[in-house]
Order: sequence, then structure tokens, then C-alpha cells
Amino acid sequence: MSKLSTSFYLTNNVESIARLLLGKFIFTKINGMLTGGIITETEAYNGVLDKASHAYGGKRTNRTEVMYRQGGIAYVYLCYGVHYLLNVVTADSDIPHAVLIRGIYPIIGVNNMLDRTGKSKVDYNLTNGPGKLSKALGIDNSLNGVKYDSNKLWIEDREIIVRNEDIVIGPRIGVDYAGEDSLLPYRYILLYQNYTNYIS
DNA sequence: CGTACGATCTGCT
DNA sequence: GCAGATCGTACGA
Repeated sequence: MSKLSTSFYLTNNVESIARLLLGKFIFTKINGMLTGGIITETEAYNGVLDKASHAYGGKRTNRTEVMYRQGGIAYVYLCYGVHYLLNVVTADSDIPHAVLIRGIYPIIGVNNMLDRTGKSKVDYNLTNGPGKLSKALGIDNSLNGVKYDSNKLWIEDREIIVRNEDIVIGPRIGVDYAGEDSLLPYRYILLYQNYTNYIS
């Protein structure tokens, strides 16, 4: 039940962090509402070298500026004008690595998640997409740049064991524009297990 | 200033 | 399976 400290996020190997985030618990506390779940899907974005990254080629804009800060903060941006997507900025400052959180399994504060999403059933389908989990967790761009050890947003290690055989690795979603980099095996999926005994 | 488009999801067919 | 939603960001004029 320990909150991950900033040092967890500072390695410059973004793939390893994407792997290690599987099975961790992510929480938000927004307007007094505590919600959280188990991270089940991530994607690594490998900074300036990665054509799929917003920071490819060292591109710096207002939006991408938080990616260049020291790891351990959130990068939130609007996609398709509709969905907020939540990333974990990693690595040292000036190294714009990030991990997109693509899916969680809902565990904590599920009634708040149902209210926010208008859904009626608690299962993987409630938060199995980057836009959906942001909606369920109450994430919007006001969390952009917020540290992952804050009181609004944090990640905990509750010692779920994630074995390599529980993981599927493959190419990322929706990044066809990145050419050959769209084929890189930067997507990490934790195979479904029964988490219902954790729900509260 | 104008325009094109996106690290998606939903609902309808 | 596909179109539509919907708007901030990026970039060129």
C-alpha cells in the first residue's frame, strides 16, 4: 500500500516503466470523490526518437512543455475534441518520455465512476479505454502537470504480482501516421484476471 | 486568422 | 462496420 515516489519515474527507459505500471493502482481524489483502479494497459512514447510521440524531433510547444519536465507528473491533453487522455511523464527533465494509461480495472469509488460515465455496470468495460478511464476518474486538463504523489492524483504499489506470462506486448493503437514506428512493440496489456475481490 | 486533424468512443446499421 | 461528435492545438498565410 505504498505510494510510488518521484524516483520511480526517473529512469530513462520508458518501456520499462510502461511494463512496471501494469498491476499498480491509480487514484484520483476530485471534489472529495475518491476513485481508483488497477492499471491494465499502457503505451510507451519514446520521446524525441518516436514518430508517434508529441515530442518527436524535440518539438516543444505550449502543449508538450510538461513532457520536458522531470518525471512523475501528469500530461493530460484533449483528443478528438472529446476525450482527455492521461499520461505519466517519465525520465529526467529535458527527456520528454511519457506513458499513456490506456486501461484500468475499476476498484475504488465505483459508484462515482458510474455517475460520471452514466453506465450501470461495474466491469472492465467501464474503464477499458483512455478516454473512458479519464471520464470515470474525473480527469480533465486541470490535472495537466500535477505530480503523481499529490493528494489529487497518485499511483500505489499494492503488491499485485505481474508475471511476464500475464502480459501481451504489441503495437500501439491509432498511431498509423508514425510510419514504421507505429509497429514498435510499445503497448503493454495485462491479461484479464478476476479482480472482483478487490472492489470496494 | 483560417484550416486541418487527432495517442477516441458511442450509437446506429 | 462506420460515421459523427466536437474543440484545442499546430502550423501556414
